[in-house]
Amino acid sequence: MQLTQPEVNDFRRTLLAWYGENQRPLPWRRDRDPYRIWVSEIMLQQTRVAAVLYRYERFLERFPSLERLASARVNSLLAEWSGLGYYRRARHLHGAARILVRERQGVFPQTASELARLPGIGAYTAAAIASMAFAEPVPAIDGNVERVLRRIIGKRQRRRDLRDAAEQILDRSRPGDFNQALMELGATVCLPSRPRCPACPIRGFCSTRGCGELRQLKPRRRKRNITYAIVQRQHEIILVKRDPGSRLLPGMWELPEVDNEKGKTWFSLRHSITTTDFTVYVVRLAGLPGGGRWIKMSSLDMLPLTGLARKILRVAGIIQSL
DNA sequence: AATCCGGGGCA
DNA sequence: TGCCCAGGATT
Repeated sequence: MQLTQPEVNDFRRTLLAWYGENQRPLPWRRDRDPYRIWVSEIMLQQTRVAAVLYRYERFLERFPSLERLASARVNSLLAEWSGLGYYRRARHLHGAARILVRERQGVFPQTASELARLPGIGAYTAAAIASMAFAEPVPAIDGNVERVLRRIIGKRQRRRDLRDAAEQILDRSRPGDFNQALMELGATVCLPSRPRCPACPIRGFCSTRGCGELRQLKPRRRKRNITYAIVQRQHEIILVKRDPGSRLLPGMWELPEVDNEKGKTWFSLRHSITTTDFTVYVVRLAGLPGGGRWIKMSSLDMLPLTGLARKILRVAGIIQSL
């Protein structure tokens, strides 16, 4: 994409004007507090805005500052993170908070290159925080922006070309707004499958206008059946802690898995994880042959439950929140 | 560059 | 049921 300087200026002005009119009022856009922006960016990694909206304010009430986050137990974070997925994000968030408090007196680095050294912060997130909180003129290229840039540039791009184009069009006086404008465009107009080109403010600069898409081959999804038992007495329920060394959901708590006996199902539900669609059956049992621990139901909110366990307990009416 | 990590909502 | 969706770490 070779634009003249007046064209670049026109592009920036047009996009920022559109963003000013059309941006969604998201809670992390309220101010430039690096802590609030950081938390939002980590939550938003591979996670839909709608899912984050439910959790964001509650998380900040529980951990209102970097210091409070750093002094919390990691299990508290995981419990609060339950259902959001990619639990390594919560562990990295905690680790980074401790590093910031211990080594930097709780002061955030103000450049993308320094931010990227913290756990859980890659190139995109570093640029997003640096531009939004500290106005550093660096392009933030996430999946949305990459798609938008590819469409604008047209055919025959490499990663290098994307970066060059992003550098060229970035508004250096308002990098945070500009980056968010590009992301907002990707999230609401320049959609992956059905781009709304007639509604696009910068269609005049776009060389493809949604054509020539190369859709990725999606991995086929597996199906699995699984059965969990709910075993209760008075104010307690049996839960199982996953192996802390397991690759999947290490150290998190779930319901005991049992063999499926036909006709015993209390209820069933569906649960999708990565490329597997689970059909989950839940049975009520009076006792359990295997292991597990009795957990007070009043303390369930404090425990790092897997998203599925939380979902089952909610459907069963044993917990209410989220 | 490929692979692993999770989850929910909607048509 | 199929499809879509604001990445980072590891190898």
